[in-house]
Amino acid sequence: MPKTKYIEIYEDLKQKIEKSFYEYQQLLPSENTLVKEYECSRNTVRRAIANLINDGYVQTKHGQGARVIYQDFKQNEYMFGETESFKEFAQRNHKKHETKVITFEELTVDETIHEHTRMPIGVEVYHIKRVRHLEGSPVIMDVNYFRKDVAKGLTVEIAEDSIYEYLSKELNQRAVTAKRKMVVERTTDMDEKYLKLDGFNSVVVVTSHIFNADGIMFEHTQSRHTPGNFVFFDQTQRK
Amino acid sequence: MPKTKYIEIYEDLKQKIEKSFYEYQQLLPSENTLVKEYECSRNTVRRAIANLINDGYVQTKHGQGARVIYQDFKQNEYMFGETESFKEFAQRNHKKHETKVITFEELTVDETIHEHTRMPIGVEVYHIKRVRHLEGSPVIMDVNYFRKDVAKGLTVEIAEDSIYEYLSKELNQRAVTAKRKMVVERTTDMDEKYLKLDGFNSVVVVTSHIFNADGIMFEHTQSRHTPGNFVFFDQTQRK
DNA sequence: TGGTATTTGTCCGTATGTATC
DNA sequence: GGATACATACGGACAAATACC
Repeated sequence: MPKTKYIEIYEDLKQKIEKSFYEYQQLLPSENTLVKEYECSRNTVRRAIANLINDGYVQTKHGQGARVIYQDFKQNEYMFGETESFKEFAQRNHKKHETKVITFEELTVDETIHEHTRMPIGVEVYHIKRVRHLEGSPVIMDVNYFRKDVAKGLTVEIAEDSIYEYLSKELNQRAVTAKRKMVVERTTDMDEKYLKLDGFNSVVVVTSHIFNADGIMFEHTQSRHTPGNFVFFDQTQRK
Repeated sequence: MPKTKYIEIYEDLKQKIEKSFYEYQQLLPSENTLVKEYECSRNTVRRAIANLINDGYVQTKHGQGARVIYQDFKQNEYMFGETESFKEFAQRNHKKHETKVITFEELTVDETIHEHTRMPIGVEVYHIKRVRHLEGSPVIMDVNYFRKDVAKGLTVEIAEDSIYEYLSKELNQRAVTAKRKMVVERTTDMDEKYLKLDGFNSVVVVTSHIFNADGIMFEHTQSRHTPGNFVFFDQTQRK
């Protein structure tokens, strides 16, 4: 199953940068050179490079070229830069993980919940509270609202394993856009009760609004992280 | 000074979405319709839409169209989502602001500093520590390293006002790419001494690597924020 | 159910402008 | 000034997913 051309080129260049075939501060070959190398149009090369820019791998300058600005940041083993489920993260890092369900109930969105989640009033949702354990320590508390019409058939068992795995494998539902907001808040009694705070009197609160391919906001989640193992990366390009 | 066509279209569509001319959950007109409306090629329309996707304003689906997923999030007046200088931020929000310089020295990068900042050994830098005050409260401690060959002629006076203003106006230097990492750490004695922590025993530490148009990493900054007024937004699209 | 039109996604080629070397 | 290189814009062709009748 061949991917698209520009993705192939993008991944090839990306790998060559990661392996220092193209080194930090070096210019990539010119677009016209790459056109010959990959036997494609200039547009296609430019799409590939646009993706590298977006990833913070290169930076272009008019009339000069695309310069590598990627540095190997000893891929931090901790959470979390992108959209990755807790289970995936834990498995990728070979960490013991466990999820305990605190609350599992079905509700109808009322004025209060609407205010808080922006889900339309009257919609039926699953309301789930879970505590995530890593290497035996409770480090995250998740409070989810899932639209029942999109995330049909959730159960406590699924919530203990991986809701995302269920959604993608069973229901063919995927997160397409995730909007997130991060703040640091004082711990609550709930935090104190359920999380291993290691002396911190604050938690990192990540509020997410997640949209599926149909543009429906089917999930609202508040994740409360213990400060110790929370890492966030981002990169921005200004034009 | 006319901007480029696709930026004009992008900004026009963006504004129409913000003003609910195109409403939440509604489909934009088809690309071919927009081609007629803006009298341009389809590629140009597609570039404009690609930018809207990147901003989390719309989401496209093959064969269907571009659906508006923008919701007005009562633009939080607090810090910080994008690359904006402290002075700009304070002025935009009509807040009283002040910057006090704690340390201002010139150094040569040695092994230790290199390890910490990734700046090349032997390069001369300004090393600056500053405390930022908002409405009279000390809320951020910045520790900067600026390459002297790029940020020529810095002074304490400039550091008390705005280094970025100086760089852009006097030296015509701009931040093109910013890579950032965020963690939450225990407060240090320095934090306790200089910041108004309001009972928090943690600070948000943002480490930034900033590149200019020539691809040179000319600034390394560690910003230590009091938790109370720290907000961060982001959005990601998955394909 | 099935066929057709619509709409987005990919790719190509060409031309022109502008910044850099 | 000339050569090189990226940036913008146009146009056309076809594929693939969706919507409509």
